[in-house]
Amino acid sequence: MNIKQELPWDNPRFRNWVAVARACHVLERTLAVKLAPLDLKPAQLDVLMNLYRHPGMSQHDLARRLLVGRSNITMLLPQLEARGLLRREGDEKDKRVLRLTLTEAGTELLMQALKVHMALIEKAMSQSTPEECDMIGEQMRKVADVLKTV
Amino acid sequence: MNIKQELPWDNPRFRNWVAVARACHVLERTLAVKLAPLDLKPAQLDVLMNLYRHPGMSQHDLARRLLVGRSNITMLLPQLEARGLLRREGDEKDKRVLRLTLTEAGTELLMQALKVHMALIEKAMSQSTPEECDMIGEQMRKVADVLKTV
DNA sequence: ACATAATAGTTCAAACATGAACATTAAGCA
DNA sequence: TGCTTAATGTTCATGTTTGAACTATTATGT
Repeated sequence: MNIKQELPWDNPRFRNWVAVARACHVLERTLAVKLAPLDLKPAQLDVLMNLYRHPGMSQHDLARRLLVGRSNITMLLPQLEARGLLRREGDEKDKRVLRLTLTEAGTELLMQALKVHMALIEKAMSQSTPEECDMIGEQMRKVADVLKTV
Repeated sequence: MNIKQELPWDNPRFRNWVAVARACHVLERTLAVKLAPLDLKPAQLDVLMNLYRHPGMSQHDLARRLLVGRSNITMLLPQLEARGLLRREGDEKDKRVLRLTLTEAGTELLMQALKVHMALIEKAMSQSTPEECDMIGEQMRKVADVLKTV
């Protein structure tokens, strides 16, 4: 048996992925700090972003898109609804589902938050050429695809 | 005032970063599932990995390296210590700090976990050429660097 | 039609992370 | 030397995330 397996740190793929994970982690933390003045957490921003792009989503759809449990959504939404940022309305045809839409105030706040988010990403990715950046995005979409089948 | 700001989704850097974040998230979740048989969480694996590479670290060093608070480490370590995976020993010169080292059992478990982790990353990154992969790692290290100064 | 499956959302307890306040020890400096 | 400041680790209250059990509704199959 091969006691002395190849150590991951000698493996380029491993080392490079660790860098990816680190970068993500740092950006997430930084984003949290920058969003604090808007009284918004990264997770909440994710909700607003998804509702903006896909109005009328159900909570289940939202949970799947955010890669999170349904109960998480249940806990998350009431705060945002109470702040008047979104609406939850029962579906006519299927009385189980709640349709989610942003309010005016929600859209407004989202736009402010997006400025912050975008500025941060711009700064983070400013070192890469457009070609490099696109390549990274392309590869990462492949990563997510591959992992769906695991 | 510019009411209709450019929407982030039209911005390549934004879209591509979203892909990065998604890929990270998916891989992290998948890793958690794959590590479950070893009764190990990704956060715990991070601890073991860092102690393997930097034996004798203090808790503070470990916290900074993992990008988490010191109290997090305080909560995390006793479980691992109780399982006999690591040791915490007081420093001779500075009685404030605890020096951390892996035990034999800890190293053993780490090696098993690394096999899982490495296999997952290999699979995730299998779509990219070595050059692309290196480029991604390089860019991501730059991202982390840039964000240190924000 | 009726029984069975599956689905959407909620509740709840447990695990986890966070940051502020604290005790102990070390370092800097008058 | 003493006094002040900084650093390490812990405690604790708070907020978040998770997964399992639950209710209500819809789909499926006989």
